Amino acid sequence: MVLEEVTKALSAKGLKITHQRIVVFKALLSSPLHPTAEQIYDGIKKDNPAISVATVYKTLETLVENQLINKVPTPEGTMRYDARIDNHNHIYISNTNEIMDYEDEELKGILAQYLSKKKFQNLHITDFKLQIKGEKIDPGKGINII
Amino acid sequence: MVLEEVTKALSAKGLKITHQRIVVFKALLSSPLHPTAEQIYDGIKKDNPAISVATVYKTLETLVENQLINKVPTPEGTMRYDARIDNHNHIYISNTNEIMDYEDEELKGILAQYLSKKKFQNLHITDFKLQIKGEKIDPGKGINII
DNA sequence: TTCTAAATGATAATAATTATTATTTACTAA
DNA sequence: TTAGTAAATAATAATTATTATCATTTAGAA
Repeated sequence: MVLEEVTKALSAKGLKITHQRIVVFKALLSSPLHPTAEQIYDGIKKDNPAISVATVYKTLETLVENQLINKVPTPEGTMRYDARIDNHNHIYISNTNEIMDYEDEELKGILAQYLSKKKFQNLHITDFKLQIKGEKIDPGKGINII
Repeated sequence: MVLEEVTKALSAKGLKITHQRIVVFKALLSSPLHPTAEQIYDGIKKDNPAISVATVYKTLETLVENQLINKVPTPEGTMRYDARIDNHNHIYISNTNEIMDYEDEELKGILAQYLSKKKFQNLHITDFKLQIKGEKIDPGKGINII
């Protein structure tokens, strides 16, 4: 997703096209690492020293509310962000704090079928995800997963 | 789990049997609501005004480290605790902030079978849970789920 | 170009949690 | 049973992540 698509996505939601929103959104789009708000702030401030950390938080919240990005709670208690909004699962790697995307059509099918059979009285299911937790066996060897 | 079992569980882990640990552990065991540390503190302070909030946090952390309880991150970003340590899933109810246990043998079987087939290179899977998110359709009507 | 609601920057405030440290206590071993 | 000692606790300060406040700026409509 590049500039044109970002501006299109923002205006489709009735959001004003601001430099800050473009920069924050693009920074998240370019990172597969599920960064924190702080990490995004650190990443953009060299080229955009005037953007304040509060704006980064606020912008991310706005994008989440408009379903342009996702917010991911982690076992450490901090929030991280994900530019992907399609249905996918995460693997949280406890010895490196990485969050990896994990996508598998078979898994999606299995879960969807399972839940469609179940009856939940008085409850409307809005989302379901398999949260996988693991440890890298050899963190020194770099990312090499699945 | 009553007093005798609590003390047994603590000493089996080599932990000193203190009044504070017994009180905190029993408070969590008696709550199915996945309370926060603060809520546990509030619950015990009437009968135990001398126990400090820092001790509640520390005790819970100690119990988590010794795998006597579980720590559950929530979409609000706060941590909650769960006395159940057997494998089970959670339903997070976004309009009431409740966390419900959800247990289903069929689901366990499906997930275990799915994951046993998958190959994860360089990664050791330690845990997996289905995180279900939903909304109560009529929160006024009380808890009536599944 | 002007106008106005919305967005931003700077910073204060809050909430949740962790660290510090002096004091107390559970367990060990004599 | 009673010291002795490492571990645990209470009180509180500090930290971290996040949100609120509010004066100023700006995007987009008229």
